Amino acid sequence: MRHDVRVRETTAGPATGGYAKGRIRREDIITAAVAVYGEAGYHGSSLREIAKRAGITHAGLLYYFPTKEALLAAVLERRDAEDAEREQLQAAPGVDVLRHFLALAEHNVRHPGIVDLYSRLAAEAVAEDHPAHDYFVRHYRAAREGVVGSFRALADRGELRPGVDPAAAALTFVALMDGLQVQWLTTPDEVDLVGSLRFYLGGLLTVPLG
Amino acid sequence: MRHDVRVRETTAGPATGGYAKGRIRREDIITAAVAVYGEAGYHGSSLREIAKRAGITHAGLLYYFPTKEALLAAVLERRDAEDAEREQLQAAPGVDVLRHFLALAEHNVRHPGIVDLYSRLAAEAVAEDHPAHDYFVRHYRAAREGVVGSFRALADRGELRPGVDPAAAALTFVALMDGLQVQWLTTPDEVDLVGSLRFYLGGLLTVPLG
DNA sequence: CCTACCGATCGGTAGG
DNA sequence: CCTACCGATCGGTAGG
Repeated sequence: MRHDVRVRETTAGPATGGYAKGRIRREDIITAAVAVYGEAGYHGSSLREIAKRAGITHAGLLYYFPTKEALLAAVLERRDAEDAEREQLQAAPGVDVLRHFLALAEHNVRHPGIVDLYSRLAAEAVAEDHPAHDYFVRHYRAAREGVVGSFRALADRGELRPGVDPAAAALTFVALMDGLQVQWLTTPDEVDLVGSLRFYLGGLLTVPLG
Repeated sequence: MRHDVRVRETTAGPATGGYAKGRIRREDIITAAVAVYGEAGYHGSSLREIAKRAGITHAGLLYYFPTKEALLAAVLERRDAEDAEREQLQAAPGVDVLRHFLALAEHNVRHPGIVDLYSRLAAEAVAEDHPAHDYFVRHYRAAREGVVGSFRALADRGELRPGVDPAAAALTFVALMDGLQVQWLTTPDEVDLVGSLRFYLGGLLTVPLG
């Protein structure tokens, strides 16, 4: 993997370590980048457009993030931080984790920009030399592992329909979330994102989702 | 929709109407475009790279396809023609149609370039002003309608598990195919594309898939 | 953080 | 189909 994103280096930089103005500026730039990546993809985005939305020049942006890739790393880093924060409140493996994913889907429906960013980046990052490729490899693994634990716990309690393989159910669930997002973004009025996830899970469980 | 792809105009052009050399050249260019779109996406592709793979200059390419969008239209046009050809042999609505989709998935696993192209384009074309947006709107509608008919036929024959909504099952099936493709391209060794589709369908049907 | 610049690359055109 | 070119835009750097 040639272009690994070194998330750690991103936190270093001229404006870290206590200067509030610089920290705010960095956050503004990341917010602008999320929006532009969602609209144009990573490769289709220009530092000039992102900088303009953050109210600086593209050379000014490069003062905070030395390369285009460093900015992408910071965007993914913040996303992980936000996800981790949300999962602080997470329940033990089981039906509560699945409810948590439904809540995440409800959150996403209200924030199409995030869904846009994620879907576009995931499709781009399929290429092995994409700077976010390793991020998505890890992301998918973590997502599957997080869900499979819950399906196993459900199976142990007899809350999973007999014969259902937890690993297959988990992989399929993660794929379904991704596929629904693209289809929903393309034809929002014709796709019930949360309802479809409920439909899928309802067919696997012997207990109600609530 | 501003940038509608006018597929019809693409068939017009200097090399249509009987000149075998020109027709072959056009096909070569489309083949090269499919490969490059799959690797770099539509926006990330350059006419120069596509032309180089077809053995001509980018100005030469523009002799056959007057704009970048006209080439995209031709690529989608050929894909539809190939799909239509395959569906000539199609069975009546029911379990055979689902088997047909499993066969398509098996075909896709052996042709990752096609999957790459489709996944990247679908994610890009989420944007309303993308030249392939309308294509994917129609594509998703057609896919759902094709599948829902089969689930309804299965339900009529009691081959669908009781309480399963055919429309939800169809939407979910199409989304699952898409989501699996991206996850499979990202981590091929960790995703069983065809097996996951079988898992999903097996949970819905009361008859074996074979 | 900015102005000013660099080399590279883009889609498209002129003119054969 | 090619050579030669156009204006626009890209990421990144120099120098302050």
